[in-house]
Amino acid sequence: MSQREIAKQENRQKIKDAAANIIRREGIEKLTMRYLADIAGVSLRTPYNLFGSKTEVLFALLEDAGVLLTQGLISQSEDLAVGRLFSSLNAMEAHVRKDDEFYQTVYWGVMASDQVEIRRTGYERLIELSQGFVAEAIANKEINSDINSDEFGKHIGILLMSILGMWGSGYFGSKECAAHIRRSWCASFLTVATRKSKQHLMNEMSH
Amino acid sequence: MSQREIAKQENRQKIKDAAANIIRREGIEKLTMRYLADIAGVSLRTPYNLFGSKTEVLFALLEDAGVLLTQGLISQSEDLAVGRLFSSLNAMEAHVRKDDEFYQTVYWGVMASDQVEIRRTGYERLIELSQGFVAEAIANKEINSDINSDEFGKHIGILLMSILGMWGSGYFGSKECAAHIRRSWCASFLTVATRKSKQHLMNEMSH
DNA sequence: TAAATTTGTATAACATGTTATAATTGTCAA
DNA sequence: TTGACAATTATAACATGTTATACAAATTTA
Repeated sequence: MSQREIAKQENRQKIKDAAANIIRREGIEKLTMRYLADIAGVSLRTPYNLFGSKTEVLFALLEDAGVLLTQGLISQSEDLAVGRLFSSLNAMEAHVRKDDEFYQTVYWGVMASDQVEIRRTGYERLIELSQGFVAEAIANKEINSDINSDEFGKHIGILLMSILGMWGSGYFGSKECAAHIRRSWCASFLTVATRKSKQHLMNEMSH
Repeated sequence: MSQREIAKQENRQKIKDAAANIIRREGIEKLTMRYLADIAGVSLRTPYNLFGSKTEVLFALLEDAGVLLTQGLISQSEDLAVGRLFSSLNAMEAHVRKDDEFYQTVYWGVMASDQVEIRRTGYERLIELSQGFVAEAIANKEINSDINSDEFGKHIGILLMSILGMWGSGYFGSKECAAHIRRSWCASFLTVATRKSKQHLMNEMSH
């Protein structure tokens, strides 16, 4: 990595740190580009050079937090694919809950922006992840083999994204959010579950 | 109604008409307050006097369209409460589908705003509506009497609002939106359905 | 080392939502 | 009819996201 690239990364980091600090300490209303540049010790132009827009600064915070990169959180210790899906939901919840208001604020900042592309990126990632789980569950004979894997996976992913969206809007906290996701996932899976996974789902349902 | 009040209502209508026309003909990006005032033939101040903010102008469009006042759409011809719930979803879909892009745009304009109160108003209304249906379904013995009516009703309402939110974000159209709502509702109701409603729900599920 | 290139800075500017202010107009009540 | 009041207008202003421009500094490359 060249000197230039190093300096860039440092500036990126300074800006992200400043943004996070402002949001935490003074609230997102105070996060203006001028103030951000000021606190980060760079010029107003620099965040635009390095991120593109205010929304993309916020998106970078989310990415760093790994909220969108849930792969890393997935538990390996479950034998059922369905079980792993729920574990990853639990891990996500536990992770976000430590700093609920912050994540919620940042998530909303990204999702409520008019930059459609960024939103769509988030959607696609999580839906592909869901579809992967469903495909695995079918291969595993945890759910009926006659259902359309991609379609059902998409539905599961959309439930996740939808309810996350409502969490972002501040209507409820991460605990209640996870409960609604869990409940709707259980219900959906139960409509296609085989004997192998039914018991697990019933347990999961009773939370 | 006094002259003054009449003039006010006329101005409100002129502004709403102008807003709808701009959105339809030129897209919501062109809907600036200055241009809106211009097209409506009023001063820049007037929309603020009569509505309060840009978001509230959009909200008024939604209200006029009855998207939030779904009560009027509810079919009376079903004997099951659960059946009526799904009918009202169908009616809503049919209504919105006639002008999908327009409603979607306006809905998003309202929901993505930072005016939390307005969002919450929309949420509360639909959730109360859902809770009413669920209470009725319990009274009707269509679903198990040992479940918590308010809690389950809220869950149903949240599924609706969440998925509507994703529709608003432009991820899918009203047809797919309704399909996801229907599917998730069926799955949820099936977990608590009695013999009386199970068959209906299975039919509904197969779309 | 010196020119070329990239990156950041300073400053101004623009569009837009929103608010302030003062003047004007229309309505209503006496 | 006329004075009081309310609503509307015209105009300017402010904050904020974003872009433009000209210049300076750092870094790479020849």
